[in-house]
Amino acid sequence: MNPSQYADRLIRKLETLADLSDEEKHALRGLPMTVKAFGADQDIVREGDCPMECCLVLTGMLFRYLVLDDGRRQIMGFYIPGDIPDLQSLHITIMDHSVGTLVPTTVAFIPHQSLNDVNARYPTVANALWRDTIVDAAMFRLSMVGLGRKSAHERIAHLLCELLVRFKAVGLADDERTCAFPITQGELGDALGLTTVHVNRVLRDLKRDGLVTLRGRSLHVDDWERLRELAKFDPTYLHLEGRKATE
Amino acid sequence: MNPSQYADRLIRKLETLADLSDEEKHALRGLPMTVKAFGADQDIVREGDCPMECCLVLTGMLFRYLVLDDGRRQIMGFYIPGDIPDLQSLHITIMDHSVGTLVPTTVAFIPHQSLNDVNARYPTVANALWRDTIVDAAMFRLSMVGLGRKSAHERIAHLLCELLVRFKAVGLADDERTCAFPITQGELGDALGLTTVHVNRVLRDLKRDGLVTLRGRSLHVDDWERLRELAKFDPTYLHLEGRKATE
DNA sequence: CGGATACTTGAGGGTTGTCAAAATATGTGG
DNA sequence: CCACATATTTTGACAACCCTCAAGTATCCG
Repeated sequence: MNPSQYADRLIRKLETLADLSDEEKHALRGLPMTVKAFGADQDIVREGDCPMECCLVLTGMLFRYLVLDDGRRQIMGFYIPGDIPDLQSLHITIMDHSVGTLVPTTVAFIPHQSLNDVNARYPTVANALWRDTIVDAAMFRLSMVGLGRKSAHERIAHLLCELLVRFKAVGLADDERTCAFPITQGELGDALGLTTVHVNRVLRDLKRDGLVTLRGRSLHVDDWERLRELAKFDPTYLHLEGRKATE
Repeated sequence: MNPSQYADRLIRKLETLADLSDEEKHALRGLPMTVKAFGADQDIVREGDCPMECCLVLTGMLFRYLVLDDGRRQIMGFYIPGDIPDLQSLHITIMDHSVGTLVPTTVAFIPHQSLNDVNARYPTVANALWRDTIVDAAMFRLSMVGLGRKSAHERIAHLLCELLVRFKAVGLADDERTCAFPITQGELGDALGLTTVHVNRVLRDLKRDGLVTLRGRSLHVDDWERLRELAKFDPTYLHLEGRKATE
C-alpha cells in the first residue's frame, strides 16, 4: 500500500456514508496522516488516554475492548480497513475503553485539529463522520440484543454474518462467501459474553451442520441462508444504504 | 410546564455538552416544537419508521427497545427529561428499533429540517448534538460490558447507580439519594438480559443487605458506597464533565 | 370494588461456566 | 528447515447461575 492510497481508504469509507464532491475529496486527500505499523496484540489507544488524533485502519484488524478489575474482558467490536474506531475522541476527551490490534496492522493517525478544520469547512464531511459514529452506535445496540436475549448459537452465527457483510461492503472479501477471520475462540467469547470452551462447542455444531468452514485464518460460509436464518441476521442496522440527504 | 420552558429543557441538556453563546441559545429557543402528551406504554417511534422530526423528553420517561420475532425483547436504554432519544434519526433514515413510554410522558417534536438549519449555522450546536449521540454510544458500550461479563447483581446495581446519577445531573432527583423509578421488574429484566423472576430475587438481596429501598415508584439508595462498589460504577462513561473544546 | 398488572416464592431443569488435560497449530531461533 | 516453546483448539466431567413453569399475593386503577 503506497501513501497516495491511504486517503483512498478513508474516501471509500465515507462514500458509503455520503456523496462527496471533488472538492471534498481533495480536502480529504490533503489531510496529514502519520502511518504506523503495529504488531499483533498491541494497544493503539488505552483507557484513560486523551488522544489528539484519530486512527484510520489501513490494513489488518483492530478490536475495541474494556478489561474489568478482576480480568474479565468485554470486546465491543472488531474494525477492518476503512474504519475509524476512535472517531468519538473528536468529541469526548477521555477514552473509556481501549483499542488494540488483533493481527499486525497499519494505522494512519489524523490530528483532531485537521479533522475539525475540514469539518468546519465541509459540512457534508462532518455529517458523514457524524453518521459513522451513529452507525457505530447502531452496531453496539444490536450487540446488546445479542448479549441480552440471544443464545450462544445465535450470537456466534450473527457475528459471522456481520463480518462477512462488512468485508464485502469495503471490497475486501476474498469472494462472495469468504473473508479473513483472524479472531481466536477466546476473543470470540469475550466479544459475545461466552467462554472459550463454549465457543468451541458451538463452532463444532455450526461446522458439523454444514453452515461454515473455518480454515487457517479465514471464514467460509457454506450455507448462507441457514446461517442468516439461525442468526436472524438483518443488515439494516449497518445502514449500508438508504442514507439521508442533509442538505 | 409552560411553553417557554420547553426550550429550557433542551438548553439545559446541551449546556452539559458545550458552552452556548446567547445567540445560540436564542436560536434554540426559536426552534419550532410540537408538544404531545402520551399515555403509558405507547410507542413514540417504531422500528421501520422514517421519522421527519426528533423527540425531546419534557416530562416522564421513555425507553428504547427491540422485539425479536419470537417476542424476546431487549431494552437498550431509559430516557429522562432533556434526553433526545432519536437524535440519530437526523442521519439515518430508517429506525432499527422502537422508542416507547414507560409512564405518561410529554414530548416535544422538533422537525429535522429546523435542527439541520440550526446545525448549519451554529457549529457549536451541531457539535453538542454530535457529542450527545457519542455519549449515547458510550452508554451502549458499557451496557455491553454488563450484559456480556457481569453477574445479575452487578448489572442491577449498576443500572440503579446510573439512573440516580443521571437524574441528579439534570436536577430532577428528589434528593441526593432518591429519584423516580417507574420501571417494572419485567422491564428491568428486558434491559439487563434477565427474567422477571431473577430480577425479583436479586432486588430482594439488595434490599435485605440494606443497599437500596424501592417504595412506590421511587428509588432510594441507602448505602451508596457499597452499591457503587458492587456495581463497580464509574461515571466516566457518562461524560458529564471534561468536555472538549472544538473551536 | 373488581379486574388487571405487578410482585413474590418454590421446585426443578438447562444452557453455560469452571476446572483440567490432551491434541493441534503457530511462531521463533538456531 | 527443524526443534522447541507458546498459544490455541478440543474434549470430558461436573457445577452454578439463571431460566421455566406454576401458583399465590399484593398493588394499581377505573
